[in-house]
Amino acid sequence: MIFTGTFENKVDGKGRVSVPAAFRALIQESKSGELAIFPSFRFQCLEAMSFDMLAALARQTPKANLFSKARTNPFDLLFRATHRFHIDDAGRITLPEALIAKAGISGKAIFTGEGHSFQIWSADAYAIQVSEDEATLADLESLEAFEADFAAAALEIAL
Amino acid sequence: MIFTGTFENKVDGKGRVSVPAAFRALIQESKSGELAIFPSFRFQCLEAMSFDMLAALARQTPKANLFSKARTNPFDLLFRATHRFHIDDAGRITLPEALIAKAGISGKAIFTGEGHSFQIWSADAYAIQVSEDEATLADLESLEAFEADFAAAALEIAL
DNA sequence: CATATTACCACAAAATCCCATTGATTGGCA
DNA sequence: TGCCAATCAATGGGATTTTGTGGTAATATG
Repeated sequence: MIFTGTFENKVDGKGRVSVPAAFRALIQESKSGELAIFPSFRFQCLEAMSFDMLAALARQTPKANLFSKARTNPFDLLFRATHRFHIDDAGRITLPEALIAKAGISGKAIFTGEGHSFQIWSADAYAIQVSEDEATLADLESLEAFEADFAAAALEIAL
Repeated sequence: MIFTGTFENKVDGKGRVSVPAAFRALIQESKSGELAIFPSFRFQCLEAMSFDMLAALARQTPKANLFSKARTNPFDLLFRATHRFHIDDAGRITLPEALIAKAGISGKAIFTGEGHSFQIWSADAYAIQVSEDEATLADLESLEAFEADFAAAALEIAL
C-alpha cells in the first residue's frame, strides 16, 4: 500500500471530495476499507491513511493510560483529532468543517502521495510547500543522503 | 533486473508510448509488474523503475513522520512526484501531461538503460546529454575509478 | 417538524481497453 | 542461398469503461 502522485479534486458546498481513484483502490483493498484523517502536526494540511494503519499505531502505544497522569501520550492527541471516513459508492468522502478550516481548503483540494500515507492540501498552502521543496532540492547535501538510501533499496531489490 | 540499451519510440497524441520490449520483460517479471516514473532530480528527463523498487524505498523510511517537523524527508518529494503505471496488453503506458512537459518530450521518447533503472528523454535533451557524456569519457580520472569496479566484478564472477 | 447528513442517480470528460495494421525479425524449406 | 511463412514489436483508431462531479431523494438527528 504505497501512495504516490499528486491529484487535484474539487470540494463542493457540502464538503464532498472524490478520493483519487489511485488512492481509493489502495484503501479499499485494506481490511477496514476506511480512511483515517487528521490535521497534520507538521504542515498546514491533513494527514490521511488507511484506518488499519492507525489501528497499527494504536497497537504500538501503551495499552492503557488510565491511572497515571504523568505523561501525556502524543498519540492521545492524535486519536482525538482523527476522523474516520467511509468512502461512498461514488468514491467520495465529506470533510467536516473542522478539517476544511484547519487545512484552509476552499473550492479544491490537492492530494499528495507520501508513501505509507497521503496528505490533503489547500491550493495556497500547497503552492508554498512546493516552493520550499524546490529549495530543498537545491541543497546538494540532502540529495546525497537520498542517493545512499536509494542505492540501498536498489541492492535490496536486486537480491 | 538490469536495464541496458537505448531505444526510441513514438509518443502519440494521447501520450501513449510503447515500453521497449527488453525493458518490459524485466518489469513484468517483478512482483507488482508495474512501473514507477518520476522527473529526474538531476537531468531534464524521467527516471523509471519497477514499482517494487519504490516500495523498497518506502520501507527504508520511518513508518510515520507525523509529529516531528525537524527534517523534511526527501522521500516526501519523491513520492509526490512519482506516477504509477500499469503496462497494457499492447506493451504501452500513457504518460500524463505533467511528465511529458517536465521532460520536454514531443513526438518521440528515448529510453536508456541505467542498470537498476532506466531513463526517458526527449530527443533534444538526450542529444545534449550525449555530447556531455563524451566529454566525461575524455576525463581519464573518472575512467580509472571504473577500472577498479570492473576488476572487483571480475573477481566476484570468477568465484 | 426542521435541519443536517448520508445515500442514490445521472451525466460529461477522460482514461483505458480492444482490435487491426504495419514493419521488422526469425525460422523453415525448397 | 534465397524465398516465403510465422512471430513479435510498435503504432493508429475507435469502442468501452471509469472517474469526477452536480443534483435530488432518503434517512437520521435533535
